[in-house]
Amino acid sequence: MSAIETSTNVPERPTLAGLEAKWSAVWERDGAYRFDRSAPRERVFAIDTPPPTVSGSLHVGHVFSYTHTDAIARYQRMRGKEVFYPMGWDDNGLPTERRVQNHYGVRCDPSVAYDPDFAPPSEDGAGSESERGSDRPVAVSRPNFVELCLALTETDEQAFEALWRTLGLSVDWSTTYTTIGALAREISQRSFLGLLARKQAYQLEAPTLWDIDFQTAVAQAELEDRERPGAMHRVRFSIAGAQRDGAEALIETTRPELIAACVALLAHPDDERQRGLLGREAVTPLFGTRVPVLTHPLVDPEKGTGLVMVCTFGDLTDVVWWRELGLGVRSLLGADGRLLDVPWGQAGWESEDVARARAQYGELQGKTINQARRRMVELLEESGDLVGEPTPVTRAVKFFEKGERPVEIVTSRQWFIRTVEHRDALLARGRELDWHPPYMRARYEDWVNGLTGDWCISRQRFFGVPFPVWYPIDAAGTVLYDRPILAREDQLPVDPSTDVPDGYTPEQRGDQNGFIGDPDVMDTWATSSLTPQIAGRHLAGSAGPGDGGEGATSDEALSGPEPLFAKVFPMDLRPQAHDIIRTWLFTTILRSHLDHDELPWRNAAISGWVLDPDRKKMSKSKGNVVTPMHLLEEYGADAVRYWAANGRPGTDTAFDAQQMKVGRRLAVKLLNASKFALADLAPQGETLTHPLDRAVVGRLAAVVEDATSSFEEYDYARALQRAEEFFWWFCDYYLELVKGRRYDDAPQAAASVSRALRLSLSSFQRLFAPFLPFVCEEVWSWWQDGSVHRAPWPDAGELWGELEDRPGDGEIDRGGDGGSDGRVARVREDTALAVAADVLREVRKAKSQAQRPMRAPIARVVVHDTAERLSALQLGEDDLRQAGAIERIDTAVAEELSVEVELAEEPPDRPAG
RNA sequence: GGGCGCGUAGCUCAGUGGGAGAGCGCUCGCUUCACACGCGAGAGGUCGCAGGUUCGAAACCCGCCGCGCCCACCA
Repeated sequence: MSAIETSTNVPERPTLAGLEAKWSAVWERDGAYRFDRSAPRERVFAIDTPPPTVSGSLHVGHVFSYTHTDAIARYQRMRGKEVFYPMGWDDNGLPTERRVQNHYGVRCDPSVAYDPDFAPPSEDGAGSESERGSDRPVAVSRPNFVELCLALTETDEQAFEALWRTLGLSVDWSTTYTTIGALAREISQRSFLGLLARKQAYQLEAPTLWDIDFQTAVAQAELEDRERPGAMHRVRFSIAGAQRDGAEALIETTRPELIAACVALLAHPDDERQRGLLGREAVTPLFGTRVPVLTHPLVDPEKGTGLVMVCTFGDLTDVVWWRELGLGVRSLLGADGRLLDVPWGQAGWESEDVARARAQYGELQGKTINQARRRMVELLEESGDLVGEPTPVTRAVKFFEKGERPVEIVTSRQWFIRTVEHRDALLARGRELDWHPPYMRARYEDWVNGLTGDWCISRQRFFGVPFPVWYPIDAAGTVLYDRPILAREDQLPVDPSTDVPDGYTPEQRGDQNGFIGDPDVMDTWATSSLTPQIAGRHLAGSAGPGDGGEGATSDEALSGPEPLFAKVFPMDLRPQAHDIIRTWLFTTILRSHLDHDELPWRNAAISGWVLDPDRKKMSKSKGNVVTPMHLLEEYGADAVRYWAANGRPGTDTAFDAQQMKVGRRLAVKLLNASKFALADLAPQGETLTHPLDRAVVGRLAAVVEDATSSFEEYDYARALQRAEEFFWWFCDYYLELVKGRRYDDAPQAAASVSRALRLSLSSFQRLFAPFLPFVCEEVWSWWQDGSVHRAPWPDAGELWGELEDRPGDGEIDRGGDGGSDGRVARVREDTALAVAADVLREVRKAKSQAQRPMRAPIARVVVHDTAERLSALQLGEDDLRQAGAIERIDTAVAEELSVEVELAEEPPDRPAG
């Protein structure tokens, strides 16, 4: 018949060994996953892949979640979608910066000029003999520093790509991007300038979250709580002019070192106990500074004494009170976390006893926060202003997630993007988005509802996207921050520490009547929040001549009639883990909302975490570190993917090597079942004539339907489980039942089996293709042309169609069906398959209990069952007889199934040996 | 303090109104002509606790307990 039947090429001994290398080479050669930009928009399925951080190594958690995305990508591709599946590398940010500093022995200094011939002092961090004497890192310009970062991250990126290819991610490797590359810098800077023009970005000198070790501003989204021991101190403030009534104020604080920065005491407006103090002035202990006693509804009268000290700034609540009550500023904390010198007696630092204030403060000045706190407690004890003993407390303290000491609040000039005023719109965007699983939306809403201020995007760091901004310097040498000079769009990307603004010469940098570049870089999320635009190459209308930096990609996007961006944006899917909903997911929605007034994608698939089998952190203490590459080598990519794909969307999953073995078994089973089904396959018939063949195809159609609807809901795990469950049943029962008939002399009987086997095998190979891409490609190649990953996803409708043609030769006893209702006949056929399988199991049980081999002959079985089921069994009796080696089958009507089995006489003992 | 999720066999987990399931592990058996990287069979559970709705609850409702996570103005 067709060419397919003669061209099967089944190996003698199928094996999983080497499939990864074999097929990834073929996929690369054939461009199997290359995105076809000529596809119409409706056919495109675009994925906003999470760019992994390249300054570490990939771990099992990455393998886990990226496999989920790949399964969806492969499914959509088989559904006929043109899948846009790029890969990004997140090399922008602090982790890389730190590594480069250590690796090359350099530090970045934006005031240093770019040196095109720069060579790093050290390749391995140790430095040469002569340089080792001085451990001072070499100061290099920002562009030079960025070059070193790029050089160092490149080898990581190659290793990452190799791992992803081994894992079988169907990424289009011609569309990779980096978050520090020229493309990302250009897009990031352009978006920033647009926000600035539309007043959605602004610069402000304001209290800012600050990490005293990194000495940079950080954002609310980068904070985390850590439990830390502390102590509650009850402190006495005197009241100005209280000689008459002896009034005093008692406050409780965990931060006595900030008393000099106190600007007010607050009570709740309804708190009767404090009524007498309202409108009067309290006087700080030791320093003698007068501060007003005011009210604010946020004060909790139940806490402490009901009276609270406001400092500039002890925590975020202080900022709220300070802002809402219009209080003054007394800043005493430096950028390095030490107490500053402050001008006692001058404006803002008034004191009733300047000399005493100066002396007391002198004990604290220059100390770190902890040192100052200890000394302050001693001073308060000495002066008698500490009431009672400090009480130990454990409280949650805010830390920068990468930091080692609590964040402080320091006043500084920073860039912000407006978020708070868009709160309602952002909540609406969250409802517009399809979340998988849906309950993950709650985390987004919690976050948006909890926003306390606009997004601070400037960082006092070096390895990031610079602000495309300079500032003029006036004749007096003052930097005019309120008159920024903006880069032209066609200049982008710019580095203001090296590039020169229009109208100036390089020599004017830093001079009077000259200019200076903005020294800061953007928060890494300020660029990562644009991954849809970066991956989609959302550049301006005309090509920027200066942009040659993004690898081998030529900017077809700019010249083509239809830019890539129009084809892929808004994207279809954002896959990511739940821990970065408040950062990556939130900021991407924000930027898309502000720049495009729409969602960046239609669906968000949120994955869980990988946990150790004992529910603890993945540990290296068990001797051998489990790296992803080791897993892939030991179990095979398909097996590792199988484990990953069993983790349901959003659910944390235990790391379980046992599951990988199970996955490997499934892959091996696919090899062997395919080999069996294809070996000596008889010509197939035009229709399925045998009832059991029809029944199995009917069940298959139901499974295909189930898997398809699961995938449509992004529930890849369910799709896999349904296909897998049925596949094992198919192998254990159906294949055994038809084993004899496929070699039957009656051509029609064999032709029907042959057709059913083709339909089933083809369906199984495609159903598993998103999960086990290597073995499925292998078995597909034995008898089909082209890649299984470009083959159409199985169609339940087609399979149902196979059951519509009724066999016309009377082979099937239609009984009372009247032939008019195919559904009744199908139910009976399905029952036949069910009963045949049930009886086969009973027969196996009897043989197993008699400790006889499965091929041991059965003299007779008596099947007790309902009349309906016994009638249906007739349709499959011949197959059952062969599969069970049964000589005679009798039946008896009963309420439920039971089977009597008479084994044939045991053959005479063979001679030993 | 608020919210989300979870609690089912030794382990990992499916199951959401009507027979308590799968895989692994364990026990026993079988060299069966696709597969010993295999095949067959078996043992094993008061479905966290308590109440309610219902003819019927592992599932739906209320409360409680435990675990995990998110958020919070944590003085």
